[in-house]
Amino acid sequence: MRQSFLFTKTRREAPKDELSKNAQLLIRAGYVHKEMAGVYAYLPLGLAVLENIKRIVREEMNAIDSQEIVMTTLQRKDLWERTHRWDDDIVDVWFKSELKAGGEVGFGWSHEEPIGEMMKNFIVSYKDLPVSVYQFQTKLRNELRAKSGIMRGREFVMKDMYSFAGDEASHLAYYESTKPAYMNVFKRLGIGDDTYITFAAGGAFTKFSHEFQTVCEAGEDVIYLNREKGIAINEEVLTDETLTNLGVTRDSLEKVSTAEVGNIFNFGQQKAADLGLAVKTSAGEDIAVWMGSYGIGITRLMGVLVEKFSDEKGIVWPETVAPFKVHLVSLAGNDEGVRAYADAFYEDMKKAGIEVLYDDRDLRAGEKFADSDLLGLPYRVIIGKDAAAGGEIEVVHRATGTVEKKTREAVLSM
RNA sequence: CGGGGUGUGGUGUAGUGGUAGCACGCGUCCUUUGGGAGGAUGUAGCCCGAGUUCGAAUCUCGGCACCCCGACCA
Repeated sequence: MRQSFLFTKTRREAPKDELSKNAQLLIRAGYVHKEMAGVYAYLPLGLAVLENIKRIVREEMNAIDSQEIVMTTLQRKDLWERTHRWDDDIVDVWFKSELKAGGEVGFGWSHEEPIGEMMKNFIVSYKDLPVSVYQFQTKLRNELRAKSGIMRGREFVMKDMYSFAGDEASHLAYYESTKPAYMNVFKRLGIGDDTYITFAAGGAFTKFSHEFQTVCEAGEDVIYLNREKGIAINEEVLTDETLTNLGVTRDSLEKVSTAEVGNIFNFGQQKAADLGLAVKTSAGEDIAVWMGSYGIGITRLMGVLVEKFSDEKGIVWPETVAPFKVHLVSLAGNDEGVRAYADAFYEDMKKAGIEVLYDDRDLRAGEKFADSDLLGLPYRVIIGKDAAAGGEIEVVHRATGTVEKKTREAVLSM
């Protein structure tokens, strides 16, 4: 894309109503627009990042045989009443509204109930199982306090997945298979080494749930970590009993701030029993199915990546999610020769299949470099007089600042 | 929801009762062109509503919005 075509602009200063690093940088660089507290619009560059994250998640979920769907934002009151979760005293994040024709609807903050209900149409026999479905959905939660930029909003994108199994063994096997799938996602996003599968409160159905916690100062959670054993415990379940069960001692644990980027819940048969989701066994009996629920915070991940991968100059995107791999910066000024060379090189890069943002704007070098640093694309390819005259081309790595000189052909084969 | 704080051009800010100023941005012109350049000129603002006062960005009351701490967080 030509940068002169991109409608967003960078800002020199961060807005005063944002203190979090992720929101400051994303707004300054034009990735997002703040609509109101905890509610952000995603602009072309931000959307590209989101889509890249989603693509990775999608590939990993497909790899464990889950099928993508999209549920609805408007939800039925009666479904949630059945599980006693319509009451504002029980679920305090509901956004609700009324139909003009009469009756109430809720705005989806989770989709467990509607999915369970919908799946009754398709899951009737043990032969229909196992099944896993997932979606990328905008969740609406009426949080008392939004905070940390895009990391805890009232409107955010989440990947939620639901598994249905006909027996405990296959249910647990699936549950376990999500752990490496999730870790693959986080590895591909560049946070694998800093993300720990963490024992957390499991609710009514199981002793523990598992959270995927990424070490991050801006995170809201605190976990206790034994790096050698790879054991992580959310402080909410840090008891002597837990320590004994897990075979670690209190003084072997390190306290760290983390952001919860994913979680997985084992519902056992309880959820399906509540929802009335049952199948016929081979013996002809009705049994409640085993269910699991698996979330990944897509927009939160984007915030975590900015928090972790940025410096005083701006964002430093991991290659896997950057909106473009290469920032082609032309320093043509009013030199038509340099401009023509850069234009042609841009076309060649596109033909070579390189995702490239071409800064063809008529600005001074300093401004272009500052913008380039802020935007945080992995590689900056600079076209100045020397390059246009046939010299080698300068390639700067955003993450390290290292400068390489490459031939035109070498750049095109990147 | 409890506590604390803040609302001034598009952005960041100065201005404690008396002509709203600065920087950046944006427009026009000239020079400049490898790390946010210089000059000339222009553009644009006191969150909303009441009240006090001769006079309110400034004081009072109410509202709205935003930030931070806590609480909350399938």
